[in-house]
Amino acid sequence: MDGGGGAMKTQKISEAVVRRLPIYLRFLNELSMKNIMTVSSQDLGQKLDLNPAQIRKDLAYFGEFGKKGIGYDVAYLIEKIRQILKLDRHIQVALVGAGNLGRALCNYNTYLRNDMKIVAVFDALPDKEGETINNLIVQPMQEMKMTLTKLGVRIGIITVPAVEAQNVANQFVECGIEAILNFAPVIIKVPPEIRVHHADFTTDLQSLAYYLD
Amino acid sequence: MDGGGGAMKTQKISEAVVRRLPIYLRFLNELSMKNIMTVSSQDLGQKLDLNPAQIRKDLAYFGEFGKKGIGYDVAYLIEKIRQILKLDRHIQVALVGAGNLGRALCNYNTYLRNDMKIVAVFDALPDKEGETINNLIVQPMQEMKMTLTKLGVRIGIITVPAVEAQNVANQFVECGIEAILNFAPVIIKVPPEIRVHHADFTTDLQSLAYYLD
DNA sequence: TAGATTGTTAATCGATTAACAATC
DNA sequence: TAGATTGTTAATCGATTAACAATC
Repeated sequence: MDGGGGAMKTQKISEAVVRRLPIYLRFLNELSMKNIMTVSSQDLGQKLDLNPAQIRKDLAYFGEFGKKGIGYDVAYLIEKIRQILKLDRHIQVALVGAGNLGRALCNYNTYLRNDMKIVAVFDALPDKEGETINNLIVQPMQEMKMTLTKLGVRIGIITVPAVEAQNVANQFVECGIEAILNFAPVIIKVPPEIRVHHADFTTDLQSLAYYLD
Repeated sequence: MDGGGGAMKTQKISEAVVRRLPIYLRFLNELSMKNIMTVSSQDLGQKLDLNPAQIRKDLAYFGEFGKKGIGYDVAYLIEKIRQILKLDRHIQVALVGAGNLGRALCNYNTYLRNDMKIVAVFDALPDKEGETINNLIVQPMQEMKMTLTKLGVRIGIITVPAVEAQNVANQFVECGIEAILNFAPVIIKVPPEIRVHHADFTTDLQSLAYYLD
């Protein structure tokens, strides 16, 4: 045990671990809504198709959240994972590309309620300008820098066509964005301190085809 | 060298490898459009942020596609990867959930042109029935089995709310679908012979938050 | 030929799983 | 107490990377 209050063990956490945390969180929220108070790594593993030892190890990177012989307190674990993922703060998100996909993602705002919120939408096409998506007014690209600064946006989502994606990424970087979720089917390049996740459904679908008989 | 004509080495290929193949393919298509004839693993690695040795190894699982001292012939490698991923045939895809996201995905049909195609769309809500999405008419769930059989659909996409996802998955399984791409934020359970990929942007986004300072 | 680049083996690195003492 | 379940160490497994002979 270290002396610090909320101090966290210093250690590089692998991306695989970080990607599982939101999955744990989501299921814990389900349990919470069903008024289930406690859960074991066994239970979690069964429901999430994961090895219980892996779940215990993942959580143990961040602290001792469970009770031996009992399991994990659902509410407490939710609180802790939200802290770890920094979802205990409001994180502002901006989206560029007010097409079908962009529109669809904006509608998840309801689902993400507590934590992250898309607070600004941009599009390069003049005829999109002024359109309303889920209470947000589509803004032209020139307003991006000012709006992002004003709203304190830290994460950017790219839902433009592939040829435009790198260009949008560059503009995000210039605006001081810290992380990017790219839906365009192309690998974008950014400085190393900026985190990029690729969420490209076409590669998902194509890799599925491999497993057909 | 084995004696067979198009025979492929028998070996379990890891999922990581299979997931990279579509990324190679996509970039090779870009090169092809630029009339670039040849590419080295070095070049590929640079553009795709991957280790060249890894790329060579990935490809070598399936055959000897390159020429020492030269690199890979772009057109030939495209052909080979398409064969490996089974994208040299037409693969029919169905989608359930004609909301914003479902609508967005249907519009990728143009992009996927050659290989995979969404050929049927379903929704449980009666007022969606008969709507047109990108030349496809939204059908009620009761027609699913008949339509999927008639069209020879092998892959299903789920874009319904989380609470409905498992139910839709069950129906897909009953219809004899072989693989599922699930966009709903929930883990779905299917028999082991059916492949499921989860494409959930909320977990992508939440894991990004971890990397903010 | 000299230079470049593959395919492949060996070395490294990292992630998953098993096992078990500690303890609720 | 007996049973259950954690946190953690050790063992295993698998994936990535380095290195290099073969060869275009």
